[in-house]
Amino acid sequence: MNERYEPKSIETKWQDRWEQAGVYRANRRPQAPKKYILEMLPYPSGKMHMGHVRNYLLGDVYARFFQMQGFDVLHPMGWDSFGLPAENAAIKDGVHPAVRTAENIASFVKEIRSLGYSYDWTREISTSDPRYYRWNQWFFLKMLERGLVYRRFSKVNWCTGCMTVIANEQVKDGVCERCESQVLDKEMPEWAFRITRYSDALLEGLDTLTQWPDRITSMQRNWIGRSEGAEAEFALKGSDQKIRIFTTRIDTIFGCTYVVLAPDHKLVQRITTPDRRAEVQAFATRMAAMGKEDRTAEGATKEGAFTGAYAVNPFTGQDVPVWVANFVLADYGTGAVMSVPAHDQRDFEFARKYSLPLRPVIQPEGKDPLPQPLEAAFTEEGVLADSGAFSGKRSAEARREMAAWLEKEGKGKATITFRQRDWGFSRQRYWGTPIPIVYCEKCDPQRQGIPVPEDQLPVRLPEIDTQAVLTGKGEPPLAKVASFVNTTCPRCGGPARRETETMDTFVDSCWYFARYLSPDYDQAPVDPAQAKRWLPVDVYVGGPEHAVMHLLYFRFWTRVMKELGLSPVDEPVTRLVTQGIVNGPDGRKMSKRWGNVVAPASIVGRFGADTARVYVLFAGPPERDFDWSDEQVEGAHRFLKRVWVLAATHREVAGATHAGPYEGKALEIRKAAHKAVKRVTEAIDRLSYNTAIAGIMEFLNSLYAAEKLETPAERAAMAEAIRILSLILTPFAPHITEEIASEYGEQKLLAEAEWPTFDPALVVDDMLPYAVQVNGKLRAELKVPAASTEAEIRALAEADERVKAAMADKQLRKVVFVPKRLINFVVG
RNA sequence: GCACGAGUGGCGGAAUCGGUAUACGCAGCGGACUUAAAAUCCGCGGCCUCGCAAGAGGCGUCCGGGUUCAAGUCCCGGCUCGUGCACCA
Repeated sequence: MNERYEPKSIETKWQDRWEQAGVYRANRRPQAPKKYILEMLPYPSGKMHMGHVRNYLLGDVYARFFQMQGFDVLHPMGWDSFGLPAENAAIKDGVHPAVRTAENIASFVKEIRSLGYSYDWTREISTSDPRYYRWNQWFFLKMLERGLVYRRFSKVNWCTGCMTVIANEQVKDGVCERCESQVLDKEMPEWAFRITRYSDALLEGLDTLTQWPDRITSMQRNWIGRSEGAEAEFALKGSDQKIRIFTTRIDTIFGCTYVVLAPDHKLVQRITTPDRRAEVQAFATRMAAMGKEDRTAEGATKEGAFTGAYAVNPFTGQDVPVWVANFVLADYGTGAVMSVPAHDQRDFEFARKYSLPLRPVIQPEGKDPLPQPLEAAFTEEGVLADSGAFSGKRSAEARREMAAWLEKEGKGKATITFRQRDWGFSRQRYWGTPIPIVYCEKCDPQRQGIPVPEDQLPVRLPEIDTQAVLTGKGEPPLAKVASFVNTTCPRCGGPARRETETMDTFVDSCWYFARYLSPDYDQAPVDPAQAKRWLPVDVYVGGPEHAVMHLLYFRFWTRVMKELGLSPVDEPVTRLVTQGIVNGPDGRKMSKRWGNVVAPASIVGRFGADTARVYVLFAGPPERDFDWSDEQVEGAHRFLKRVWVLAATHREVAGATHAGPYEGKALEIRKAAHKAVKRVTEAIDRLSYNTAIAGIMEFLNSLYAAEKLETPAERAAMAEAIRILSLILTPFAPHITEEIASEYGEQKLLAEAEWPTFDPALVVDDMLPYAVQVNGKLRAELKVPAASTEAEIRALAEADERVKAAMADKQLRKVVFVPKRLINFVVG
């Protein structure tokens, strides 16, 4: 056996052997229980970065661990290959996105393989493959039938960088989540998924996701934004129109002194009186020009205009003026609010600015009444005052009764409002799934869209003259491709035009986890029998940045799949692991801009894949960010060298056996090995890979301490220890351990070997350390035989000089004895 | 503002159920090997005070309280950092 550890000469060899033997294919143990381990599929940019490496490692260790524990493991990989970067690159250099994507996948695969991940490559999928995206179109048609897809003409988020509409979830602080360009409001038709039909279900489902990080479930809860309240109608004076308002504080309605509409509310034009028209018009135009972000930013001054109209409070019958104001949003609730300046801070500020009246109707319970005049709104709950028949009731009770009253009078009702909006998924780009719709002027003059029949799927992306079509300007690229656009109407057979928009690529990632189960199945997106076998995903690993995008969308989709008989479960993933970021050595995000990028290939080239793996996993717990450290990489490499040298040094013990008994040094070696098995198994189980590796390091250190082996028992113990070391290190550093095992005469691949079990008798010590405390302070340490009784330990402890000194001239009040841990004398 | 997460040596981190705080690694220091260096191996290692030393005592997990024989861990209040949502009625 070579004295030196040379990863280069061994790693590719074992990668090839694993692949040839097909050891990572699923369905190899159909009788065994299953584990489905998945990492978020990557967008195939040309180069892999450390974030990818870490992401896939977190899943890989688990997959390998379960594989060795005898589970039937599914661990697939594929490509989220539609999307803007390839299209933008094409606009720049004229290379067709399909060509670019194929190149990128090829180089990404090479890198991914060099790290020795345990993927079942027979299930590889690519979302830009027509065999994949035809099922996006199939889902579209099924969802259209169910009313889950619809076409709407509305205000959309237009990203000025991506030149396309994007979803609410993709807008962050008024800019595009992907390219950070400004996002503008634009009125245009679009296709949308009625995800809001599932808002309640998605919210309730969060309670069942006990193995998801709180951070993610809480973000989703926030995003869905369920809010219980009531709607109430204010009749417009001198008109049969009504203003419907939404409020969570109907108990304050007797304090309503005016009503406010969003500047773009439909009623504004109709109700504004002629004398107010010019001002209201100017205000609305100015607000429309400002853009949503500036107009609604907190801290923006509240401003508005009086419409000249008056509305009637359904409870008091009083007239109140109707205003428009910047802080009311057209697309939340009903786009109209009742203003209660005494009990809402925004209304308070607005009323002060425009000298509108205040009317306090809630008094704090059991405290002094509110001061007159108010200096700020009193927004807490309390007891109703000056509220007709409801006076004297508490807020919560009043809300119930007032909502019931509204319903009885036909003037409103209790309702629930969600912050979440439907998911607009039309994109004005080329490199995505074509929407399977045609427009026929004869059959469909309203341009509602006629679905392409299922048997005509897929609607393929056409071949194009890349430079002529992908210009990054104007209308959707597909509109320029006459051979694509011009088609026949599926209803009348006459001339028709195809929809030229494509689907958001988040559609692709909504159900890919199901496609892996039967990637070639052609009757449906997934073979229901396979879905039953493999779903849900047991462990899903990815970045937390998808909390309210992908991770919300695919939960929605899974519910739809269940209704379509394709999924046995409501929730796609049992356990979610969100990995932290790998920053550069300077603590900043790795970026070309800072010149702090560490390329995975350079680490694999210098130290080997096993070092890269051990370093990344040892650097910290999975969820936490860490800064890259070259010194720590060398530490990881040093550890593997020590493993290698130990194995090489003791090569002659290979195959050594001993019938027993084991004692002295031989027994110590065996105990260290079995304790390591216990510790590492438990650590991997709870995903604490860094402490698992620490456990292996300690075990290795103890084997170094054993030095020269003299007896047959010692040699046999070392042979066992080195085999155990190889097995428990395999999920982390699979190449070096295969090489060591083969040098030691192992016939099978370790990748298929059984995970070791420990002998319970070997993990207990005969001597136990005890802490001796006096009043909770450590005064002495004892090593006592494990079988010692409390009385024996107490006697030993009391005999200790330091303990005696600490207890001198004090009264013993109590003795606390914790088996295997400590004895505490309480004195006073 | 609301929600969630985090704060432990010089650094990354460990402490699984309230039971000896700082495992393991990095950097550092000392020793062995070497003509020398690197590499490797062995050892030391929170802070303060006293002591030549062995050792002894005190303090110590962001801060302030509390519960407990015992708190990094539980409770209350606060600070700082990070993330998400945000004039959401």
